Amino acid sequence: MSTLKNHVQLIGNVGQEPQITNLESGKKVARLSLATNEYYKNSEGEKIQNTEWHTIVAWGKTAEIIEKYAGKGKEIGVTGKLKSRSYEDKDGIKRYVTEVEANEILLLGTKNGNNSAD
Amino acid sequence: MSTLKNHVQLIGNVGQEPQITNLESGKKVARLSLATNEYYKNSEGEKIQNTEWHTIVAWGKTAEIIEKYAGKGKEIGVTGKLKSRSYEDKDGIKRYVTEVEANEILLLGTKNGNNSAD
Amino acid sequence: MSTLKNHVQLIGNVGQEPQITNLESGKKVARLSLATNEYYKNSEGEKIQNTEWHTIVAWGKTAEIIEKYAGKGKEIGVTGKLKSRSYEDKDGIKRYVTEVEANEILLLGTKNGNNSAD
Amino acid sequence: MSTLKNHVQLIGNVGQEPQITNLESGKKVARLSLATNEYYKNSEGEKIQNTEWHTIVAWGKTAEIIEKYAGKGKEIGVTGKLKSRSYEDKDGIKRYVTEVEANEILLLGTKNGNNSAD
DNA sequence: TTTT
DNA sequence: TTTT
Repeated sequence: MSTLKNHVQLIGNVGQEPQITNLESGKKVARLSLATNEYYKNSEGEKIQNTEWHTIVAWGKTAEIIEKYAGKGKEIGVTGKLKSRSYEDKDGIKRYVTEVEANEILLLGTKNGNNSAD
Repeated sequence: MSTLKNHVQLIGNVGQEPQITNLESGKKVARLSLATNEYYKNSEGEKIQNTEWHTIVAWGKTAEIIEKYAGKGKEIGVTGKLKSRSYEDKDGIKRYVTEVEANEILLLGTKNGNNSAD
Repeated sequence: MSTLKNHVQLIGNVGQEPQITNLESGKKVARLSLATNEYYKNSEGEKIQNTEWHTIVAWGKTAEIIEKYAGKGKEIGVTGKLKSRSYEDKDGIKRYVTEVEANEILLLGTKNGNNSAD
Repeated sequence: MSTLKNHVQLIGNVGQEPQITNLESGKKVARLSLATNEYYKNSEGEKIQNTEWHTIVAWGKTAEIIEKYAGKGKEIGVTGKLKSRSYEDKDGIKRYVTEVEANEILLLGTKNGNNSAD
């Protein structure tokens, strides 16, 4: 999908170890939870943190970079697109989820510099 | 939320008339469904359309622009951020939704030019 | 260059006919001038237009789309990256220019819809 | 200027100490040089670095954050818009420059976390 | 549910 | 569930 039509960019921290699936085709899929944190002061001057959690899905080479480098707690940048899909949960209830399909991962805050997925 | 940390941009067509809610505070909320369309040719050379649907939420002045100008079928650009929230549906089932909270709307393809929300 | 590291997005109108160059290799280069327009009201309530002009350079397939569809006056979207280079002008003075190297063009406001470069 | 119409995003390293100017109004202006680095392997398999340099200009509160935190070598993210202007150099030659006017700075890779300009 |  |  065109970067102009459907484009997401996130910078945040990986919430837990990414879940890697090896497809029969040999391709990898990575799925991770990313927190983006916003800070602001409320009317009493207290520092408030507002965290948003995002589900990131990545395929192929980008998934491999996640597996190797994007462990729990790591600060990463992600670009990709929004995709929604539905599935039936274990109770047979139809669920809808919206995920960010990553086409690029950037490792931030690493001593040895950035490591981008392209 | 910072544009660097949590940023979404979409260009597409409004699926149906936006739903406008007037809050008691006098503020407006607009909620609309936006289609982003991707076209590609499959291995048989047929033109395939892949449509992704997004829920857009906007507040205040941006909601007013949507109410006035972003009717069904209109081509618009949106920037904003990803937000997820949960609610209980009418059957008491907990549901999660991910929406794009718009901070800017751009009206495209209008004779009298663009009309941005800022 | 990574979309996270160096990313430009513009929506505006083509200032004059794009200049197309056919390289010996058979590849095309397109060069065009794009206006981005901002409107605001000054303290007297007068509507002020502030126009910024950008030089866009595109190669190959993207250049072909520009040649065919992005004529003078057309409203287009562009994504790409910032690149600077120097050259000597006809008086032997070293000049520096900053251009946007496009990797995607989106035709907006056309009756027959959008035509993206990918 | 609208984020949809004129938007730049960069992630890179500060080339030298930012130059800070205190205007008579009390406002600050910061000007800095930012390197964005791309790495790729050439046909011989050698790792090649391609660096692009950008001039960033920031005003007010964003300039203050640069002064305090964005010293030489620091990894930062920047969003803003493209602006071009002309001036006469010391030899009376008219020069054109294109700069990124920052509206947000994000400090990356710091032990004490990110510090955004908004 | 849009648009081409 | 991260990070500061």
